[in-house]
Amino acid sequence: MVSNERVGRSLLRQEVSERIKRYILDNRLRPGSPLPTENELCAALGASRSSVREAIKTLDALDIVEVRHGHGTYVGGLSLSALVEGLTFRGLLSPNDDFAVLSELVDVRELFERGNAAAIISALDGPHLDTLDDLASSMGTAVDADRVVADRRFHALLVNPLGNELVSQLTDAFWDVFTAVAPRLGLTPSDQDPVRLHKAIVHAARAGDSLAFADAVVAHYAPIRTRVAAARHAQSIRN
Amino acid sequence: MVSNERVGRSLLRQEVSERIKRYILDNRLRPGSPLPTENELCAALGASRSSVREAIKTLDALDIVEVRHGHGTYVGGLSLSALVEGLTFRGLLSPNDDFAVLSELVDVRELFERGNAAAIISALDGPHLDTLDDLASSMGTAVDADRVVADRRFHALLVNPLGNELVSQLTDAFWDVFTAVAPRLGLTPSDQDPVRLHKAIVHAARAGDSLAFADAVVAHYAPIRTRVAAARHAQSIRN
DNA sequence: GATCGTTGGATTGTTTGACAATCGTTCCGC
DNA sequence: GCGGAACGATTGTCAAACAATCCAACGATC
Repeated sequence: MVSNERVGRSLLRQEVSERIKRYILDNRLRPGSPLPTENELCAALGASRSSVREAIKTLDALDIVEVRHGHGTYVGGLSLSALVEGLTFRGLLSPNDDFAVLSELVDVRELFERGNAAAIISALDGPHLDTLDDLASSMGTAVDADRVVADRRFHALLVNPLGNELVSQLTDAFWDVFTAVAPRLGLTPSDQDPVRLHKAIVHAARAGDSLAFADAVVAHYAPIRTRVAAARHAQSIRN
Repeated sequence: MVSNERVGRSLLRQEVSERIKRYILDNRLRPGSPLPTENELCAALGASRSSVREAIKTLDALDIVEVRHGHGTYVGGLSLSALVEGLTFRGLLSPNDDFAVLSELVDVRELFERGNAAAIISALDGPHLDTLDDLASSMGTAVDADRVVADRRFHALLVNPLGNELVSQLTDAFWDVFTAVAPRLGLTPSDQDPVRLHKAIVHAARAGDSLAFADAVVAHYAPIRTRVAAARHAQSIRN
């Protein structure tokens, strides 16, 4: 017990967590860079291994730190995995209305594509459009899991040319949350023709028509909206 | 050591974490509901207190669980605090480009308001508009912290009438991240006239002109964009 | 009777020490 | 040269004890 001035409102493991974060920042470490071992951190920060470990677990949950059993602790990928896990759980719990989160998710996902229509169109080039077309086509031929993968890639590639990594990661995250929550709430995938709905988006982009692009995006999410609303309504009657 | 069939890739504390989440879901607990004590969880899940505590710390970081010292453990608020902390840290670390995250944040914040222009306008009523006007005015008279508070409330109230809690919380979260990161990167607040820029948004909303609304939103973020770009450029020259 | 301080129990926070599980590497036998 | 075995380092788990905190019940005082 060296510096015992930790009075009042401060929990030790939170102090440790802050100091580990500061260590990463001060040393300009990068994702993947190794961190001191637990014992070294204990000695450096003057805390027991339990406290250090609990602090590390907190940072691990935020993907600020990544722990490999038997190997060491490293700077994490700084992904949005915490958002995905948190939102997924909220979607499964959902006070009052089980489908509110799903409905709101669709709104945001649509907004990301519709609201960036002009920028997306001007950033998409020929090869990119061809890839999108291929993905749309594959949603007709592929089966089950592959179809889902194609859908995910399609929407990821749609916003990627924006060059905004945050938008790209949020798009992925919201897609992950939706596909994780929907089936566990008994929501079956839309039976509308996915090929046509996705190709319409590509077609509008190729034509450089941002209004048509926005309309196509809205049309793409319309059947999903309908399905969520139907399940929502069925639930409200059931109760 | 009772059920020792935890072979292979599964870590005990992760199993514990999953079972706590399932416990909350199965019992349909709500934010604020009490959870079993640590010792009860140890007995119920057949794990030591260390493992249970580390699992709880993981859930605590995601705001799935909330721990009160000396009192107990409860279901958390399911907020986006993990997103805020994670993005803030990423913004402070920022491999390669310190201002990339900041720049992307502005894009997303603008998108939330610009892309929902029509829906926001049709959802805003008279009293709501008056409140927004008052907030805009107070940015001229208020000082320091109060001015910042008014700005936050303004943008929160702007998207609130959408009725989409996810959008509202993301707006708050991104605002929090920006204001946490910007000063620590040496970015001083814009010296443009905030009253005029915010009032223009309200004025367009009152007129029911969604195009003017979108333009006003863009104009509002323009000086911030400029400032971020300038800092970004200054950094690229420095290196 | 009301109010305030005290006491006690319950619960989480922290420490310490030990051993298990995992991962790389190094070394050895072949 | 190559494959397996042993080893060291590191994280994972367990156990027991004590500290810090919160709350409520109790009691003293006014």
